Amino acid sequence: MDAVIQKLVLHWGEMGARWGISRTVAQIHALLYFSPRPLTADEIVEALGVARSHVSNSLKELQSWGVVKGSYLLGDRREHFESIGDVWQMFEVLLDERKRREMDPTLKALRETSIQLNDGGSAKVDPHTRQRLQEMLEFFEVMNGWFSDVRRLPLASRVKLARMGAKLGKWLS
Amino acid sequence: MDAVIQKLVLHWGEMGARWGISRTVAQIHALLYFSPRPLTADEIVEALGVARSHVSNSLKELQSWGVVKGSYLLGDRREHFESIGDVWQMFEVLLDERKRREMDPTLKALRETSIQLNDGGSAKVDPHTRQRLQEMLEFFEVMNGWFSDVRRLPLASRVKLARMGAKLGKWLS
DNA sequence: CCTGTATTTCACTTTTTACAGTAATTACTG
DNA sequence: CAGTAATTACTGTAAAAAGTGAAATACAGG
Repeated sequence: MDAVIQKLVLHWGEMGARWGISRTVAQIHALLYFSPRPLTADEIVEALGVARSHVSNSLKELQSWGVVKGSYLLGDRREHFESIGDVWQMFEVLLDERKRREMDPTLKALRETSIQLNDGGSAKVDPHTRQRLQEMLEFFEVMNGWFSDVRRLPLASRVKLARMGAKLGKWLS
Repeated sequence: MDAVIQKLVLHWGEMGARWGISRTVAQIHALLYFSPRPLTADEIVEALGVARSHVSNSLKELQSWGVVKGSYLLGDRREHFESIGDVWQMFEVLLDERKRREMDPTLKALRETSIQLNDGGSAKVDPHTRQRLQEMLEFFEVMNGWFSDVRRLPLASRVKLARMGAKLGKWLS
């Protein structure tokens, strides 16, 4: 592997950690993404210098997200792995995962709290507190709705939307 | 503090961890956000049961992000702290921070790699690899541009944009 | 059915990170 | 300048995550 690409793979690993993905999982993904051909698990072991078992588990995780596919070549018992090529699709997988982990639980908690506060007891809770809870809940509902709406569009539309960027703002006013 | 709100504050702390914010920092913020009046550091200590110094450091961090403000009351030497009330504004602070940490470094790395690959040596790098690098870079550039564009709009426009959600998709087609 | 290779599972170790608490320092008031 | 509040810096500890290697499993070819 070229030194320049290797550095990028390493960087990807570090960033992965910030995206809530384990370092090696991210490295493996980067390696496969930049690789000109599918790799076997052992080639990954050699390239990254991590334990065989870890590669196995990481590949399984990547496959479960749908960003890595395995395939078999005729006359070779070993499985070969490759990353999907569409960055937009990859991005969506990541985003879905993050929404599920970082937003959905809070939305659920806010909804429940709001219900408990409104019908159940807790009559002594300050109106100001109630108000803020309501605002927070509404914010999460709007965000959640936006997510669902945009997510339901075909991928190509989302790409178009992203590419518009600046124009969108002007059109708005 | 009401038990229902307390539970929410605790939840906020757990979620904060997933948002890249330390648990107690997030808890303190939630506490201040839901509190009907500004609190002193000691009141926070009592409410959350953490060390005085920890509260002090956490408050400083929240203030540096601009989501918590301190104020003095006449005849009281102690500082009182309160959260800003606008959830949208809070959200933007969080988003800016995350972009800075999770996106900017990678964009930088991709740009540098691309330059190194194009003019410098590394002539032996596979065309397929070059192609994928280019696609990845372009993706990040588009995203970055979108961010800057939307970020430059007045806050109210962004709120409007978010509330549109579904309509946006229809208008697009 | 046996054998060698590929793969996964699982228990354990290492590393990292977050956090609370103490003590020393600074700031400020009367 | 005495006394209180607040911050900073440092230390030990606990929890979580990442990673490893041995054992178990699967499986094709003879």
